[in-house]
Order: sequence, then C-alpha cells, then structure tokens
Amino acid sequence: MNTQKTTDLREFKNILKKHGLKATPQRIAVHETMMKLGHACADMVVDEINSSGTTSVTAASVYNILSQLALLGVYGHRLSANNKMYFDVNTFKHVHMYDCENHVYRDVVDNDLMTMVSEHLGRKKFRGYSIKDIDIQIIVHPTRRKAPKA
Amino acid sequence: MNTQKTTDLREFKNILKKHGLKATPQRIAVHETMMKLGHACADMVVDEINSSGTTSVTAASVYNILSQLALLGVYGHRLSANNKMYFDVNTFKHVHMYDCENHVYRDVVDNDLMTMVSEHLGRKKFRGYSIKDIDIQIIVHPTRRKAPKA
DNA sequence: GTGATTGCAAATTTTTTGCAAGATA
DNA sequence: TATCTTGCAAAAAATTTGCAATCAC
Repeated sequence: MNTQKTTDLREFKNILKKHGLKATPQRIAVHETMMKLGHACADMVVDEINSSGTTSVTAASVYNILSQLALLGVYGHRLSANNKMYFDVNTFKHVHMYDCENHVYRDVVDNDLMTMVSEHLGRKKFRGYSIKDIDIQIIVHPTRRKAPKA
Repeated sequence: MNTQKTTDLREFKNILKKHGLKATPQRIAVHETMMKLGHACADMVVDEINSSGTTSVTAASVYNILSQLALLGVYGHRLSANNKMYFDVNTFKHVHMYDCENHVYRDVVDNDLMTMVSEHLGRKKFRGYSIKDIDIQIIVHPTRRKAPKA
C-alpha cells in the first residue's frame, strides 16, 4: 500500500536518481504535466506536452515513462470504464470519484472512510491471500437539470 | 445502483423476452457459462462455450451479448488490471476481491461494510454529481506457501 | 564515451463494426 | 414471414516492442 506523494520537481529528480533513471526532458515534461493534470492517461499527457511547444514526445515514450513511474510507485494507476489506463500523481491513500459520463477522476480525501474500511477488512481473514490494497471508487454522474436526455 | 441477481435460466429467458431479445442458443450458452464461471471476460466465455461442443459462438457475438446484457443491468462489468473487461453474473451489491497475480475475481459478501460505506457517503454532498454506484475492491495477492491457486 | 532513453513504425491485443446469411418468434 | 442475431473479416483503439539514433551523465 502506497502512501507517498511527489508534487515537487526537485524531489522528482531525486527519485529518478535514486532509481538510476536519467532526468530527460521527456520525463520532466511528463511529470510536470501529471502534476498539472492530476489524473491523466497517456494520450492526454502526449497532447498536453506536444501542444505546449516546449518539449516533444512520442506516445510510446509517454507510455513507457508512465508505466515505469507507476511501477516505482511514484504514480498510482487504474483502468477506467472507457478502457484506458489513468495515472494519478497523488499516491496518498484516497478515494476516487469517477464521473462515468465524462471519464474524469477526482480525488476524495476522506480519511475516516479509509480508516473505517481498512479496520473493518483488517479483521477479516482471506484464506491464502494477503491484502495488498483497498480501492474505493464512487461512481457518479453529473446531476442534469436542463436536458433530461432522450 | 443495481441490486438484482439472475442465476435462474428461466428467469433469464423472461428477462430476454421482457427486453424484446430472442432466446438464441448463443445467448443461452453465454448465460450458462457466466453462471458457471461467476466472473469472466469475453475470451474465457468463448473458450468455455466452444470447448463444450454443444453450441458454437464467435468472439464478436460474445462481446455483443455480454455488453448488451451488462447494459440491461443483467450483468455487472469491470475492467481488470490486465486490461480486459470482466463481467459478473452477480449484480447484488457486493465487494470484489481481486487476485492481481492471477487476474481472478471473487465476490465478498459483506453487508456490514456496504451499509457502513453507503451510509457514510450518503451524508456527504458531491456538488453537481449524483452517486451512481460505490465500488469497493480488495486487491490481494496469493500468500505463497503451498500454492493455493486454482 | 557509454549505457540509458527516445522516436518511429510495425506488431499485439482487445473490442467494435458492417453486412450478408441464418435463426427465432 | 419479418425481424432479430450471428458469423466473418476487417477496422479501431490502446498499448507494446524492436532497433537505430540520440542524449544524459
């Protein structure tokens, strides 16, 4: 279970160094974009970087970079209902709110809930398995007011 | 939020009829397989059906059938960490246990937990959104000792 | 300098689509 | 019979891979 956070660029470079990874412009750009977007999938990051004009990346590199960082635990990651891998700069223990119409994630900080659930589940035994993580997602949809849809 | 269950074949046919869908051998086979497997993704269903010899289906049809049934709320569905859509015959409100090594889902019936979380979240307000569902997943990995596995 | 990293294009994997042939009510 | 469904093959969409060129250290 991951409980770290990496929002500072300097710290990010330290993490890269610590893992023997080079601080390439692409990696920096990806991380800056992730810090800006919060939750994003590869194509969003690619577009954001390439439209900013400062750095240029290919999709393949972004996929590699994001996966690698997720593997190191620097990012969280999850598959959304629209079949894309979303990465999350914030690896604090938190709940996700997922807008299933617009495919947007938002963090919900609710320590009471996390604690409550963790403690409840900690009391249970799952024969042959160890709990690695607990994932809580609140699936929401925008409260429409005008245009009640077809 | 879905709270129904469809494990009976007769009831399944009624549901099809109710929605104006025909009780084709393929749909029956898919549902029987889903009842047998509990949680499965399209390719698992295809293999299971085609290896049983009784009925034959193509992948495209299984994808269509499963998606359609999920849309009707007959099945639940979720994307797993190995990037495949898993369907779930059981649409009772329940928690999922996900073995992230073998990519296997199991239902965990824990009404206390569901109630606790629902009540807790019901008290919160999410501006502009309505809660559609609450998804709790316990990500586990096998406690290697004597190879639990299937 | 040298090994890590990127870019590029092609390959893989999962899922979807269009349309003709076939089955169901 | 009229329509819904399936099968087939090709198309899409997301992600991965192989390898040469390039860059960070």
